[in-house]
Amino acid sequence: MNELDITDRKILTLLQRDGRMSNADLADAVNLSPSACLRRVKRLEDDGYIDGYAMLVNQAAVGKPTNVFVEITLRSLSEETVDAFEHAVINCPDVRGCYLMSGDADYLLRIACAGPEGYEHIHRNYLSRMPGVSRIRSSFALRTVCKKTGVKMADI
Amino acid sequence: MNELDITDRKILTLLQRDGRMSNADLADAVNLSPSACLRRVKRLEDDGYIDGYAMLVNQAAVGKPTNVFVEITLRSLSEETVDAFEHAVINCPDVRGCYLMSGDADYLLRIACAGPEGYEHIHRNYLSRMPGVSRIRSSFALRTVCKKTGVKMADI
DNA sequence: GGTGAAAGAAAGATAGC
DNA sequence: GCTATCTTTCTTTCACC
Repeated sequence: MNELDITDRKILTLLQRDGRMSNADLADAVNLSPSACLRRVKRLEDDGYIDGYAMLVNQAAVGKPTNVFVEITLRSLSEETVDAFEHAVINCPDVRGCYLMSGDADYLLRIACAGPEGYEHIHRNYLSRMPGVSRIRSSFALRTVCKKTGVKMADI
Repeated sequence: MNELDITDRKILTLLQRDGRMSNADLADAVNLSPSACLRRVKRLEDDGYIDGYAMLVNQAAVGKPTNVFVEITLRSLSEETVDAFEHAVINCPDVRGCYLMSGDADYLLRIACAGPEGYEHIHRNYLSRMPGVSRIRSSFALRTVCKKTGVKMADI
């Protein structure tokens, strides 16, 4: 992977903002011909800069307005404990992100749910049943101040 | 906003997975004519179910492989302190998410950066300069176990 | 909700710098 | 090596049933 030039970074910035903009408009915005622009996008895709394209659904509109951050500590960090736990996490439908952490807890999860009742359901049916868990600490988000799917490109 | 039927939920699920799939293919997948399918998508957009469409950039590929979760406590939660702080957060380019929290700390931020050195830069130039901050506690993610942009629809 | 026609966009081939 | 233009093909979008 070689460096991204300013045009590449502009393309990434614009498509992060609107993943459905037409190639013609994109080409216009970065001062390229449509074919040259499309070739750059394909190259960025092929070189692994792009994980995909997604519709962003409004969590609240589809009944999951509440975000809960859950710190989880395992009984051990042996390979099998970790594998079993992570497998369970990945298959939990309402886990929107999971990170192996430094610090007190081993994992941090973000869960989207239908209020405290919705969280109780997830806690009872998923979290408390996950293998190897020794401690669960939940913190509710009272409000989302900001949420960005895009990564800021340098110098843009 | 009335209920979403099974077809609406299928549409949302498919477009969350691939925000650029053609309307023709989408219509085919949900057994509708292209025009009927497009009408549904437009209705979902107009009714606020959809926040937008985005290209998902690979954080690591563009030089920001590291996620840091930052708990921030303010000196007070007066309206002006909160407003000034949140304004600063929203304008910090590497903050990928910020939530007002219950629990010990007032805010939880996720930051994407170029390793510990990158985080030090953000800490020095942004976080430590944010107004009203009394305490900052940073936890580094060692690995991303999973990350989902999509919301799970019921019964699909 | 479906059909069909017109407008528009994408993808590939070709030619020029 | 790169890019622009042209043409075919597919898709979107609209009016109408």
